[in-house]
Parts: sequence; C-alpha cells; structure tokens
Amino acid sequence: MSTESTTAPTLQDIAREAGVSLATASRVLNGSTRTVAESYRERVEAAAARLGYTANLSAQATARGTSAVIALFVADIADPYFAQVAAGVARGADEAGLLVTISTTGRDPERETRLVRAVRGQRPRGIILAASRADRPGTDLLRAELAAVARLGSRVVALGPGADDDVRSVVIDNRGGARALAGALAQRGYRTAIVLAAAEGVRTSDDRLAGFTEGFVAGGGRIERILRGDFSRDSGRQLADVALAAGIAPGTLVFGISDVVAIGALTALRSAGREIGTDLALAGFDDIPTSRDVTPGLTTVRVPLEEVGYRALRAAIDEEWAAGEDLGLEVVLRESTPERR
Amino acid sequence: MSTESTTAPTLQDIAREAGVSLATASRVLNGSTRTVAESYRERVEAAAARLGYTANLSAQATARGTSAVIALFVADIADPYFAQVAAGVARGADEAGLLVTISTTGRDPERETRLVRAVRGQRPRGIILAASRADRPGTDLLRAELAAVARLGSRVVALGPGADDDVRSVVIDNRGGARALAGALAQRGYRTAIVLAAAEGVRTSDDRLAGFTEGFVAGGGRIERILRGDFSRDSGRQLADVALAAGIAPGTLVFGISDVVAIGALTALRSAGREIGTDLALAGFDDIPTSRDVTPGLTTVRVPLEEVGYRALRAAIDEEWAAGEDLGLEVVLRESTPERR
DNA sequence: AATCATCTGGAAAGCGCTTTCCGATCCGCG
DNA sequence: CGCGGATCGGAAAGCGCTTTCCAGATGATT
Repeated sequence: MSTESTTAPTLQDIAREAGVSLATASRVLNGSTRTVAESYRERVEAAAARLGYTANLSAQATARGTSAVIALFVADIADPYFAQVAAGVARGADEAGLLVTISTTGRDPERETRLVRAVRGQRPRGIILAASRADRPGTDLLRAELAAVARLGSRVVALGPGADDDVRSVVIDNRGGARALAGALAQRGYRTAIVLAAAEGVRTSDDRLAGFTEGFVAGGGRIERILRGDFSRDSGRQLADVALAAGIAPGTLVFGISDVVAIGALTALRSAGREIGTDLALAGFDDIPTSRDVTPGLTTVRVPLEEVGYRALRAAIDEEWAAGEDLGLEVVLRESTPERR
Repeated sequence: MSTESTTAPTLQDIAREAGVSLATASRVLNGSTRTVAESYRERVEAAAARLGYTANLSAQATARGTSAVIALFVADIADPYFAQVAAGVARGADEAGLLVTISTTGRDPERETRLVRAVRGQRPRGIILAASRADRPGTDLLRAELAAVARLGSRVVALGPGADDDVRSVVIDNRGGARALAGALAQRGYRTAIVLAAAEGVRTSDDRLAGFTEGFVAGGGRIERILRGDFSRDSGRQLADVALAAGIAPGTLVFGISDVVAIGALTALRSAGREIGTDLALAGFDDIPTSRDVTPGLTTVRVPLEEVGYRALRAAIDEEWAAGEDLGLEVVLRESTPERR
C-alpha cells in the first residue's frame, strides 16, 4: 500500500528501502536478462509493494529509447466503423501490454500529416492509420512523413493497400466484396443502380465503386448515376435527396458506399415517401451493427472490423508478418433487397 | 526536411547545427519564460527545420515531471455511448494539445483498478473514467487507487456522481431524465411497464430505474416487472425473450435502460411477432444515432454524450471548475411510443 | 593448490530534455 | 565617466530510469 507522500516513490526510494543498489532494484522490478538472487528479489519486491511503486513510463521510455505505445489514427472515433476497428486495436494492445493513443484526423490529409508529425515525438512502437486515405495532393507529404517515422523505428501500418518497404498494410478487399455484392443483387433481378459514393480519389470509395460497377455490369445491370459526397450519414441523406429530386424509378437499387451512408439515405428516402424493399432497394457496405437493427434489415458486405483492428495491431508489433492473409468479406443479403419479381 | 539518418535528431544536434547552447535551443523550441534574441531564435528554428526535429515527449515528460497525456477509460470503445464520449474527449484534448490514451475496462472493476494502477506509470495530466462504476466490492480498491493517483498530481474525473476531494465529476441527471421520460409516457396513456435493467448496484442503471419508477408511478402507472442484465444489445434481446416467455400484455411499455438495450429488445420482440408502436411500446435512454434510424423511431432521452466527454476533459485540465453546470437532458418522443387511445 | 570461467551486485555513465545559476554585456543615469 | 540593474547565453545539475562495466566471490578444472 502506498504511503501518504505527495510525490510518487522512485526506484531510488525502493532501492534505499530494500537496502540494495539502483541497478538491482531495476533488474528485479522492470525485467532484465540478468538474474537476481532470491533473497534480494524478495526484499525489493516487498519494498516496492510497501511503498506502492509504479515505474515512471516516461523515464523508462527515455532510458530505453522506445516507448510502449501504439498511436492510432482514425477519421472519427464516433463513427461505428472506426470505433470497431479501435476496439480490435485496443484488445491487441492490451494483450501485448501496450498503451494506445488515439488521434482523430477528420479525414483531412493535412491535419493527418500534422498529427503524424506530432506523434513522432512519442517515438511510438507503432502507428496505425485507419483514417481512410485519399490519393490526393497532400498525401505525398504524409507518405514522406510516414517514411521518416518508419526510419526512426516506428512500425507503420495502414488500412488499405499501399504496403511498401516502410508501411505494412491490412487490406480489405473492397473491390472484391463490392463485386460480389453487385453480382448477388444482379442475380436477384436488379438492373439499374444509383451509387452514393465519396469523392473521387478516396481509395475506399473508388475501390468499392469499381467493384460494384464490375459486378453489376457483368450481371447485366447498369449504373445509372454516381453521386459524390463523403462517408457520413448526412452525406447519405443529402445525396439521396439529390437523387430523389432527379427522380428514382421504382425497382432501382441504391448503393451506399458504406452502411452509414446507406442508412442516411434510408431516412431520406423514407421521409420522401418511398418504401425500401418494395419500391426501392438499398444496400450498403461494412455491416455495422445498426445495419441489422434498421427496418428493413440492410443488405451489405460484412467486414470483420474488430478483426481488422486486431490484425493491424499485430502487424505493428510482430516481427515476422504475412502480408497476404485474407480477411474474408461476406455478402449479407437482408430485406432491403428482396428478390425482384 | 529530414536527413536520411536512421536516428532522430536530438536537441543537442540542433544546438550544434545552430551553433548555440542546449539551453538556448530548448528555450527557442520548447517554450520558456525566457526570451531569446531574434538572431539566435532564427538560427535555431532554421536548424530544427533543416534537420526535421521533433521533441522527444518522453524525455520532456521526465524532465518536466509531468506528461501531456489524458488517460481515458471506457467500458467498450465499440459501444456508441462510449465512442461518442471519447469523441468529445478527443476534441478537447486536441484543442489543448494533449494526447489521449484509451483503455477498455469491460466493466470489470478489478480490471479497472489494475488499469488505473498501470496508468499511474504514465503520470498523466488527467484521468477520465467513463466506464460506469458500480457500488460494489472492488470499488473501494478503485477509490483508493484513484485517491493515490490524484495525490500524485493527476486530476481524476468521473462520469456520474461521486465527486469528493480527489475526484471531479461530470454528472448526467439520469434520475431526472428517466423521471421526465416516464412522466411523458404516462401522459401518453401507458399504464404498465417492464424495465430491462442492468445489475443492481450499477449506478447508472439504478438511477434510471429509480427515476423511471418515480415518474411512472406518479403518472398513475405501474412497474410490472424488472429484469436484470447488463448494458449490451444482447442483454436487451435476452431479457426481452424472458419477458416474452412470461407473456407481455398488449399496450405494455418496455423500457430499456439504454438505447442499446432497447434496440436489442426491439429485435427480439419483433422476431417474436410483436409489433412496436401498435402492439407494444418501447423506450430507451441516451439517444444514440441509431435510435433515430430504427423503425419505428425510438423514444428516448437525449444525453449530449459528445458534450459530456468534452466537459470531462475540461474538468480534467481547467484550474477552476464549476461542479454544478447542467447538461440539459431532453425527452425525445418518437413513434415507438405513440399516444395510446 | 593454483588457475580460470562464471556468476551477480554495485558504481556510474548515459538517455534527451529542462531549468537553475552564473557571468558577460549592455543600457541609463547621476 | 563610473556604477547599478537588466538582459540574455551557456555550463551544468538534475529528472527517473537502463545498462555497461568492473570487481569480488564462487565453483570447476587441472
């Protein structure tokens, strides 16, 4: 138990209390290759317990030259997509005894670059970029910054493609998943689709759009329209309103680039008096928990987001690492896209 | 721009490059009360830019004796409740130039105690406990641990009551909110209710239950049954199944202790063939985004969760602090509890 | 019995930074 | 023209820890 001192006990205090040297105390309490005689070990441990010692992590980090933290970047932690990824990261970090710091980028590449730069100061063990990246101006700086950070000893892991020498990556087969989804829906009889996408150049959106197009066209369908916004619920609402204003023929399939977008669209379509399932069909991507709870249930592609986060963490800390392991997306057909007859 | 060295430039390097002393470099780059002549300042800044210097935060923390981090504890980051709180914390931390580390407790008091203990090693500026606490054995240890941490200089902030000398707190008026909700529903004509609660002793659940009971009884209603589980969606499903097995009379109001629970119940009730809105009524608490997206829309009490997180952060870092400021919960009536006639 | 390898504790250097203290320089003023 | 007080750079001590290096002790080997 701790004494009532107002300042935390240091290793020095423990050493004095136990009547041993600083070196010995360190070896006992904070791990070392060296062995310490049982009698000494006990004395040190007792002293540490008595004084309520906890190692100062910052001091440890400066002395060791590396800190036990993983820096996680997400676009928005309140977004269920990122929240689930974060949960996976947190689980893995906990297993490995690492701390995770979290930064929100708001999908702004400049901000992201700035934050990565700032986080360099932590000399983290690893950096996980879950914020979806764009192939855009500004990204080069990020890439350079990441390379610099990687050279300094932090392992960098990104979601999505782009593994190079500096960056490991956990890839979600957005294109393949979207292709499979579109194929299944074409199979169900849908022939025209409207896509509510994010801006061109945003990797995740581009891939899903490409895959969807491939699959849908191969199945005999036609993409009637592509509307551009972002990954938010609001974007889903707004794009749906735009589409409504232009007119949506009954039997059309609306594909939201993510579940969040699709659910935004759901609201807008419904409040315009359109009925999902009978009049229009709707599909999303990700299979966030809400997709199961809305009515009608939302057809989507299940992405094992928690697992993605966990794998990203492993990629950040494991020495050897197999790039290719597959994540297994899965098309989930629900009532928002009934068989069309 | 950075050179291609494999080791990060230190302040020493900058000082050498600029031809000034370590002290001067430190004063220029990392803030100080002392002024430095313009000519020196420029040289140092140029050198820092040339070498791509970023201060080593751990070293800074050891030297200063305090680190620029806030430790946030949540039960489960994937839960929208906590995700939103975390977003508020992240926003505030960003404004203040602080890093936030996140730990998930899984609502286990022992684990929470262990984690708080571990986090002491960070010597964080503040600790925010969002994980809902129970009045339970195990909590005393937590309390002691928190007091110790507070004495060591970290400000401790808890969600929910319990402010004492060591702990500031952001309080959500769960009881009042639930009372208002129950009153409004009694007003709408509901007379019997089943409550899907968490375990007894869990503060948030107890308060909501108490408030709901007060309000409902005052309005002429009767609590027919209280079922105990936890705050998860699964708990909602299971408890609803239990209730169904025992029989739920038409016109009964089912109150989930949180929206997540209510939404779990929604699924179970629906798949048992019960219709929400006409046959049964359903209400929750929190107003998570999903509550608006389900059909019928879920009646609930809006808790400004992001704001809660933000305030918790301010409480952690502001010198002066007004305990009482009110958060303004708001009853949100939606179609899951239509006027009963 | 002498030699050597091995083991283990402690002294001390060092991690990268902050901050105190000292001393040199400059200015204003009588 | 000389003096006291600002002003500002630099040397060095320190933050709490790790780790190298040294030295004494022990046991094995010949």
